This record gives sequence, structure tokens and C-alpha cells, in this order.
Amino acid sequence: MDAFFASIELLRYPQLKGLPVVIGGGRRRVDEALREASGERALRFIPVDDFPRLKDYAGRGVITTATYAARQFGVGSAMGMMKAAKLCPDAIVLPVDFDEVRKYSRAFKEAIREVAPLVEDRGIDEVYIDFTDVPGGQRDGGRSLARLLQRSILEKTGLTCSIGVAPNKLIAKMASEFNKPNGISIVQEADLQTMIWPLACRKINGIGPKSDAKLAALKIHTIGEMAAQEIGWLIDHFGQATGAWMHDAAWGRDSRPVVTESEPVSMSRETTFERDLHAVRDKAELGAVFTRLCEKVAEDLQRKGYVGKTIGIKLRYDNFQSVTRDQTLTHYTADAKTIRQTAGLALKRVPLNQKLRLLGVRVGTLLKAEEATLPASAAATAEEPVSPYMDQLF
DNA sequence: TCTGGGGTCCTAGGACCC
DNA sequence: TCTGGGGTCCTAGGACCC
Repeated sequence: MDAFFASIELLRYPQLKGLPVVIGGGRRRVDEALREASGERALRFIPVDDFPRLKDYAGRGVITTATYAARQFGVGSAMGMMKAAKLCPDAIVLPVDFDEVRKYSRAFKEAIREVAPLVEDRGIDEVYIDFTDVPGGQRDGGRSLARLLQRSILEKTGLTCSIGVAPNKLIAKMASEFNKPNGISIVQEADLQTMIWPLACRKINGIGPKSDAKLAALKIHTIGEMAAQEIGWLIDHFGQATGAWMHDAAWGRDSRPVVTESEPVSMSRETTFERDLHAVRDKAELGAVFTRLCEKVAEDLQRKGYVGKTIGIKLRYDNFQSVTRDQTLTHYTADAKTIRQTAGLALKRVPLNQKLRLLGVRVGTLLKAEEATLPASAAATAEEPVSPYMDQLF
């Protein structure tokens, strides 16, 4: 989806169309500023001048989405608010409305499934579609169906998207970037050398900043240069699995299927504090946040019908270094108190002599609630020595 | 006054078991 | 004194993605 979070806000505030708008932070300040501005008026009549500006925003956070007008200033996703404010101080800043975003996410995916049912979820604003067997899917190299999908999504949501059509997911993902926004791009196997090889390695989904830097140090900058390397050379530098994968990727080979169903592996909640907190001096505040996070994870698990066995905490120090601690229970749970108690034990195993900027709670090793062993049988499993930490629990 | 939040997957070492 | 090979589970960290 094109500038998904921002485009959704533009539906609400059409007067902002064409202006630099960024979505992010989600901090209350911005919310309040906007509510003040709206007063009794309908949202679409709020004067543009009344919207909060990036330069007035003092929150701690990153940009989730920037409109294309904002991108002209060099502002983009994942950029810190402060840095963005320097690049485009007059950009309008709006908080993320998660309920609204989820609503539109469901709507656009539903629109797609009506046309092509084989859809793989890739997060809130992205999917893979296998339309090999959809009637008319092969017409015009797939362009007809891509157009149909765009039209259907626009009708049902008012939003535009960009579509890449290719023989596999790897290339389709790259192709989807070629013609943004509201574009269609078709890349066939024969186009590999002309359309893919000139691209930076970083364009491959799976090559991030670290791998890119390592490749650059080895004088590999483009996918073509990567393809020119012997597979053995790539394996020597990146290991068996990654090296072989890189070689395949550079040659446009990818046999991963479109996966329509999957079960979650973990659920978590985390929060970055408005200001760094000290484990001792801000103990009460920290404890309250911690409990709240556990309650939220428990709610999430219960609402979605899952239980979990591994309770984990994550914290980030003021120097941005993160640590995690895990603790596996003998039984599955979705209970806030159990999660809180176990997470508390995990927290005790971590050094707390430095200020904290983030605290998180995670529950992993999930199972559908109805598949979990009943509490009555938990006593039997509890006798097994599963973890050296178990004795701390009883 | 840099740097969100929710995820997945991989690696590597140690415990433990057969 | 030296000492297998395979497997699973758990934990911690890190890369990466949306």
C-alpha cells in the first residue's frame, strides 16, 4: 500500500492532500493538539494552519510513514522525529491511529482475496499474491489482473497501492518498488540482467544494513556484482546458508511458496519511556509500567485465543544497548499474574545499574488455547525437571 | 533531545538424554 | 588419561522486516 498510514489520515483530512505530512510518535501531545484544533468542527473543515507541525513536536519517536510530498524533503520511515523536524520543520505531524489502520488493512486484504484467494500476509500494509491460477491472471503478463486489484482496492478503501508482478516473491517484491505510487511493474525472468542486476544489493529483501556494509567492504555493491561471484566465495564470507541464499537471490532464484496460513510464534508488548528511568529511583513507575505490559500481553493472548510457555523480558538501556531474558514455564499460560511473576524473575537476572529507556514483555512458544493441556495435568508435567530455573518458581 | 513497536528467523553454546 | 555421536530443549543476542 502506498504511504499506508499517511494515506489513511488523508482520507480523514482531505485538506492535507499534497502537503508534507508525517505519521509517527503517537504521543499524546500530538493527539491533544489536534483535538484542541478540531473543537466542534467536522474534521475536514479544520484549517490546515491548525494542524501540529513537526518543529513543535518534542516527542521521542520515529516516523512511521511520510507522504510523498514529505519524502521530497528527505524525510522517511524509521527516521527519528528530531532529525525529520530539521529536514522539514513545517511538515504536519499526526499520531498513528492503530484501530483505523487495522480496519483498512483488513479491508484491502479482503478486496484482494475476493479476486485472488491465495494471499500471504506480510504485515499491516503488504501481501504476496499467487495468482498463477486465477482466471485471466496470465493475460497481458499479469497486468490486467494487477489493474483489477488496484481498482478493487481503490473502490473499497479509497487507497492506492503498487504492484510488482514476477515469477517469484523475491523479484515481485523488488518489482513492486519500481513504480511507486499507484504503479504496476512486471519483471520477467529474461529481465534479470537489465532490471535487477544494476540495483544495489540492499534492494534484496533480506539484505539489511549489516550485510550491505559487509558486501560493500568486499567491493560488492550491485546485485549483478553479487551474481558474478562464485557461490563458494560467498559461502566462505557469509556462511553456508546465507552464502548459498545470496547466490540464488542474485540470480533471481526463489522457490518459496505463497503461504496463506500461519500460526503466531510470540506476542509481545514494549514501551519506550518519555524519559529514561532508573531502576531504583523510579521503581514505582517502572513497576506499574511492567505490570501494565504483562496485562496487555495477557489480554492479547486471551483475545486471540493463545497460551504460551516462554516468558521473556527485554530492556534497553540509555545507551541503546538491549538485553533479553527468557524463562520457560512447565505449563502454558495466558494469565497476567503468572506472566507478571515469571517476567519479574527474569528481570531479576539482568543488571539494573544503568538507566532504562525501554521495557518489554514477550510470551513465546505459543499454542492455541484449546490445544493446551488442561490445568489438571499441569501437576504431572511439573515433576519433570524442564529448566534449572524451575525451582525458583515453586 | 538521535534511534517505535510488533514480529520472524538464525546462530551458537550448554544441559541433558540415549 | 581420555573419552562417540546424535538428538532436543533452552537461552541470549542479533539481523531483518513492515
